[in-house]
Amino acid sequence: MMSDSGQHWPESLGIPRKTFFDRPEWLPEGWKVEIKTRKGGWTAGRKDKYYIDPMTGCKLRSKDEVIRYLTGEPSNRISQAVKRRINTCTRNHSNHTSQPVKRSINMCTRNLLLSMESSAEWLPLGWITEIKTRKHGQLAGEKYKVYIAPYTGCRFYSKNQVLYYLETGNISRQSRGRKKRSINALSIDRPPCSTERRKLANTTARRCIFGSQSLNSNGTTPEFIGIKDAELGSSSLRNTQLPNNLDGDSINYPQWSLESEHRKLQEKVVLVKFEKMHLEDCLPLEPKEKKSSENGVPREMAYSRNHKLPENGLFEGREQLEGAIPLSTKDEKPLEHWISLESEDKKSSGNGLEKQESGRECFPSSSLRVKKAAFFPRRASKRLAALKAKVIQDLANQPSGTDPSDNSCASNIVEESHSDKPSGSDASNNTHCEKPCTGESMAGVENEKVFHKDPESPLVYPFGDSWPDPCIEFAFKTLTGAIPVVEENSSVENYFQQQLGLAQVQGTAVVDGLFQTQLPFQPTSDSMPRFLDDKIESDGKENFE
DNA sequence: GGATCGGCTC
DNA sequence: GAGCCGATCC
Repeated sequence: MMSDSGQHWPESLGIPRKTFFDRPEWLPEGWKVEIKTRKGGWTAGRKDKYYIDPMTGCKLRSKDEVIRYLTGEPSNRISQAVKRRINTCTRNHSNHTSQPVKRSINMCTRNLLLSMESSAEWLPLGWITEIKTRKHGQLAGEKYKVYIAPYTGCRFYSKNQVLYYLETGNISRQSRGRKKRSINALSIDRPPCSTERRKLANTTARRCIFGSQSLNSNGTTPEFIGIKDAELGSSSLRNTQLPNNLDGDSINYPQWSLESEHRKLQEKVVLVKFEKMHLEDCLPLEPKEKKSSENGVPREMAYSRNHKLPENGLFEGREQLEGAIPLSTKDEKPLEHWISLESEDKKSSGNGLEKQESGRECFPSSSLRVKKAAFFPRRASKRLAALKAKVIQDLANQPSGTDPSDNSCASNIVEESHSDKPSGSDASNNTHCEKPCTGESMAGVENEKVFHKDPESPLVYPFGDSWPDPCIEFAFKTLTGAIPVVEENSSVENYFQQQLGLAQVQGTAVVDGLFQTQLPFQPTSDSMPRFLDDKIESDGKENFE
């Protein structure tokens, strides 16, 4: 095909216009392609293609030569003749080219190389490459490539940065300085703020929920850069070049990003819910709550009470409400599994609580949270574990047979009967700190899911009857096995509806929409745990008294 | 140094 | 057949 632009080609070069053809895509603008037909010899009729630099008239015979010419790349492969030709052209090139033109040519060359490299075959599956165009500065117009890590959105601006990251798992100094804030890299620079922690939790949760990912043995999240096809379905994660975006930049999206659109929508619904749930996560304690600590109520209790939005277990339930994750009845991991994981956590981080600057004990630091949040049941049980540790400690410090009215023992822990060992009618008001509460005995409850308080009941719940939210109570007791996981939900639903009604009367914050869908656990009315019945009765009495 | 052709590789 | 490159001629 003849080039229309050929009419601007200088005839003074002595090359007939008709021999010029449209330049290929990879050829910098302004370059011409000449095709000559051989006239004689054994190869008469064959066509030779030449690439001509309009600046110098330099004629190069192949694409490789053009690139070498433009980049100045030395190569041992090329012959002396080619080197000589390129050098000659380069000299001419330099002699005839002003600095702005050279810059333009370099930019052109860079863009050429970028476009040639757009496939980025070296890039792991799932990564996104984005070719951006500088809009400002001396290099305006120059294209550059951004490599975006899957899940985290970490942005890298060179192949070396990506390779460094892939090899070491760390973000190079250069990347740190230039990358956009990405939720997974937060802990590198500084502890994440609360908002970022929420995002982090959301994201890691998403990964856990939708990616069926689990923790590595060392407690860290699986490396996202090594996404395998098998982990994300059968679709092949090839970087796919899509049409330019609004900015005129091109983006390589992995194919699965399109295929999982529906899943993303589903995620979004869940995330909105989860975001809402964590609005108060790790908020500073209110003064009155701090005061409660001074009054003998363990600080973490005050902290937990301060959490109006339930977290433990409830999120899992909400997730299930959304149908986003499998019911925990189908969960392959029993509660003991998570608790055992918690035990490992405590080994590495003391009692699981960390002093923050404010002095209040909160949950794991950012780096720890990053790891913990990656796995949902762990995150949910983290607080339980922390509570457990603290409560055990407090209880262990108490002598046997402490007066039930003694706040330092368990005033904040209102007795809750074990499901299979119902307590008396006054159970909700009495507290005991007998043998099960001693440090010696508590030290031996490694596998127990709940806290002892009642000599006859192995169960003591951190909130007693003063659960800040029925959801927490339900989740806690479900996780601890107090509520059997069964099929029907009517009883539990009724219970929650009653609780909800009570909470509204009492002005307790309630997460809306909680009962809009099916409950995660569905006990039959027959198997309704006794504590629920008792709870309904006692709470009903309390409420209407 | 540029033009042309031969021959190899894909 | 196209692309590339070495060799040779002018």
